[in-house]
Parts: sequence; C-alpha cells; structure tokens
Amino acid sequence: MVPRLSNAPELPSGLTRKQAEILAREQRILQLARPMVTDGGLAGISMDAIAKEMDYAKGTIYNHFSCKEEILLALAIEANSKRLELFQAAADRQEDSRDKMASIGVACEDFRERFADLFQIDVMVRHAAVWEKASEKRRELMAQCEQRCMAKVASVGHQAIASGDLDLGGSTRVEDMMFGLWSLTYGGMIIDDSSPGLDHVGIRSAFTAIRRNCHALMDGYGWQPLYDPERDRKLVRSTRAYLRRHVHDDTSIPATTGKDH
Amino acid sequence: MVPRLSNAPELPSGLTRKQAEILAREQRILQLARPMVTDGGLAGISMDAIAKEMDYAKGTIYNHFSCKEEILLALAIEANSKRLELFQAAADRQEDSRDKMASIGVACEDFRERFADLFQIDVMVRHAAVWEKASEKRRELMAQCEQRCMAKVASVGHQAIASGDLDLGGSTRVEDMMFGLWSLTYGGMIIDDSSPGLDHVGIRSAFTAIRRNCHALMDGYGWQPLYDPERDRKLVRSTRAYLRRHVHDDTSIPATTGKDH
DNA sequence: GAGAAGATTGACGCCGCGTCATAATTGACC
DNA sequence: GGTCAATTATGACGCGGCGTCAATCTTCTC
Repeated sequence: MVPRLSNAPELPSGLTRKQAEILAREQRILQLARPMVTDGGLAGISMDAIAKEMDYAKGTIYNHFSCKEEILLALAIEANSKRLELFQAAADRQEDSRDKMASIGVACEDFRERFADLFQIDVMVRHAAVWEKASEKRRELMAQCEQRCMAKVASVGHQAIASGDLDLGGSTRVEDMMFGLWSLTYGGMIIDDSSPGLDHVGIRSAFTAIRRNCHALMDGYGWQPLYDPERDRKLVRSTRAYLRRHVHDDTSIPATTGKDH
Repeated sequence: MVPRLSNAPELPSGLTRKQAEILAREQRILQLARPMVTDGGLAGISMDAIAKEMDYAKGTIYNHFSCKEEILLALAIEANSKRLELFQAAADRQEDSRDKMASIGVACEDFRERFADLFQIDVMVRHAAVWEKASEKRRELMAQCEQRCMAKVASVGHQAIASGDLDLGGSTRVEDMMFGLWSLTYGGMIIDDSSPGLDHVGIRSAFTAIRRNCHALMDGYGWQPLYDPERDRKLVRSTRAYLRRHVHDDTSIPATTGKDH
C-alpha cells in the first residue's frame, strides 16, 4: 500500500504529503457530515452539499466514501472509540469491582451528554438498511470497537467473581448479566431521547433513574458491596469530574501527530 | 364530519359506502407499506410503488397520508395498539402482582416475535427526523397509545405496593422502577436485533437473558415473591400459550365490522 | 522529460418525493 | 332525471439528490 522506495516527500509522520492531505480531507468530510446527520438522519447527509461546502467535486468525496452509509459508519466508529476511551479512563481509576462497574455507568452518561449526536449515530448505524450497504471492512472495524467495549465490561465482571464480590451460582453467565446492564443503560437512554413526553409518564431525571436501576440489578445478583446512596453520590461526582478533565472532546481517530521522535 | 341528513347509502356500520371504501384503502396502503419498511427503513417506502401496486394515482395516496412519515407513524400506532392488547391479556389473567409483571414481560417477547417488523417500526418512528415531519394529530394518537401501555404497567406496580409485595422506601418512585423494566426489555431487544455478533460476545439467548435480568431487577428492589426458576418457567410457558391462542395476528385498527346489531 | 499510475472533475442518467391544475365522480336539491 | 357544487382522483411536472464515468489534470518513476 505505502510506496516503500519512493522519492515522494515524506512527512515526519511517515506519510507522503498527499496521504496526509487525503487523511485530513477525510476528517473534514466527517466533520461536515456530523451536524447533517443530527438533523435529518441518514437522509440528512447530502453528498452534494458536502462537496459544495468543501469546494471539491462530488466524485472526490466518493473517492473517500462510496456511499452515505459509509460516512455514517465511519462516524459510528469514531463514536465507539471515544466510548471505549471513556470506559477505560473511568474503570481504571477504581479498585473495587463494583465501583469500577458503576464508574463505567457514569462514563456512559458522560458519553451521552457530551457526544449526544454520536450516540444517535451509533443507534442509527445498526439498522439493517444502513448496515448492509456499508463495506465489509468498515463493518468489521465497527464490530471490533464494540467487542473491545464489551470485553472491558466483561473483564470487570470476571474480576468481581474472582475476588468473591459476585457469585452468580452457575445458573447465570457473566455475559448475560453484563448484557443486562448494557440493555438498561442503552435502552434507558434511547427511551429518554426518543420518547414523546417521558415526564408525562412520571420520569423526572432519566439518568438518575438509570443509575438507580443499574444498582438494583447488581443488588439483585448480590454483587458486593450492596448499593449505598452516599457512596454512589461521591463516586458519580468524582468520576464525572475526572472524565471531563482527562478525556477531551475531539473525536478524530488517533492519527500519528508527528510530534513523537 | 359525517353528513347527518344525507340520502347517501348508509352501510350498517354507519359509514357511507365511500367512507368505507376509503377506510379499506387506507388499510391496504399500510399493508403494502409494511414490508417495504422492513427492508429499507423509511426510505424503503415508495409512494410511487404503492400507487402502482394499488392501481391508483399517486395523488390519491397523498389524500390519505401527506408524507411517508405519516404512514410510518400510522403503522407505529397499530403496533402500540397491538402491544397494549397483549399487555392486558397477559396481565389480567394473573392474580399475584409479580406474576402480572412477569407476564407483561412475556407479552413483550411475544410481541417482538410475532410482530418483529412492527417492533422495528416502533423504534424508527421515534427518531426526531421522522417524528417532526408527521402531523400533530397522529403524534398525539401515538403518545396516547404509549401512555396507555405505561399506565397499564404502572398500575401493576402500584398494586404491588398497595398489597405490600413491594416497598421502595421513599427513595425511589414506582415510575422510575417501571422505567427500568421498560429500558431493560426494550434495550435488550434493540441490541438483540441490531448488534453485529451478539453471540461472539457471549449472549446465547437474548430473551432468556432479558427475562432473567428483569427478575434480578425486581429482586434488587425486593419485590415479593423473589425469583423462582421453576415458577417462572411455568408462568412463561402458560402465558405464551395463552397469548398465542387469544390474541390474533391481524393488526388493523378495530373498525366497526357491521356485524353487531 | 516521457509515460504510467493515480486523483479530480462535473455533466449525466435515474429515481422518487410532493404539488397542483385539470378532470371525473358523487350527492343534494329541484 | 337533470343541474350544480363539492368532493375526490389523476398524472405530468419541478426539484433535489445519489452514484457513475469518460475526460482531464497531477504526481511519481525511471
């Protein structure tokens, strides 16, 4: 792929100027597409509009993404990278297994709050009509991202069992329980921003309710130590502050910056 | 609306022939649109295709639904009517509050299994891009359907408290807990049919996992009687059989059939 | 500096939505 | 049974947007 014995000018990052330019343009396309998706869904993305906005011909855009769905999937991959980053940052600063789990919950909240548009995109991209139109390569990338997130969560579960904090007693598998926390959080958030008049139905703060429900689920499986409102409040506050300070808002895929060496 | 002193031929149902014809056509449109949505989402609906299929001009279709989104919303309303029907049938044949709740869970499963396409539609319709394009009137209808479902669930919760089976101890509101069960079920199902490679991640049977997790959540809140695998198995089996026998597959909105009187 | 490989361009074909002026049908009233 | 207004049906049309591709321009290699 990369011309090994080339005279092409090499930038510090190991890319030819052209390659760097292309990479930058790709980012720019995604940047432009994001708000379009936000109001209008997949149909909101207009290849013509992107091309016009960037002062490139439409064909050039199609060199990067062979269809709208590819753009959406690329954004979803960015989303999941960011989510994983938050998961890791949140979990790794706790010792206790249940605290780790709760922190990941806070990371979900934080993701949803700071990257609301990406959350939506993550939901959209999963519809068969979108999924099937995208390239095998990107689909695999996305699946990988998702599996890494799930693996992080599952590892916390296994740690809890190893340390004796949790005992599912053979009848239930760790993954099934993690699936529960995932459903609860993901589902709650989807309902929160897509259900007409949640408050009419009696829900004041969806996030608070979701958090409380996650704890009830963990209590239901006997995960030690059981829910303690005061402890939770502190955990939430500190985790949130930590994430805001240590995980930044930009979402571009970690391209080598050229700063190193 | 209805011409009171009209010579128009009146059918037994109280509609003029024309009105009946229009109603029937409306059903036919929805019938045709359903599979289109299934493979292709909102974009899968083609007004031209529907018109051609029905041998009507496009304008006629637009007399019924002013845009594709209206069709989708109409289908979503059908979906929620059906869901409510299942909820009621499932809950009303149980005595115990926790059994009622578990039965509603089974109703959700049954709905998802028998009306998979409507489940998807229900998810789609909630996206802002769709929601905002539909008419106020239909949106209100939809919100009503949803509230009736939620009310049914909430009433079970309140009954549990009244009977002493459940005690949330002031810190949590019934609605918040019901929201948890809703999130868990809804979210789990969404993940189930939209996540690439759930089994790669360790989930064998999503429905079983969801059911188990709902019980864990209820246990976590101390809802009596606590989870008993054997009891649950029986409940699931009998509820499922009952629903299959007593709630039918057709989804047309209950139009007066003319049979009565 | 010639030629190959790769990148860029934008006009084009096509599809599908939603409109609207026109035409057909219906029903009320005489 | 005939007339007229209101309701309903029609389909050609304008418009916007997707994805293509032959032609053109740039970059790299030798």
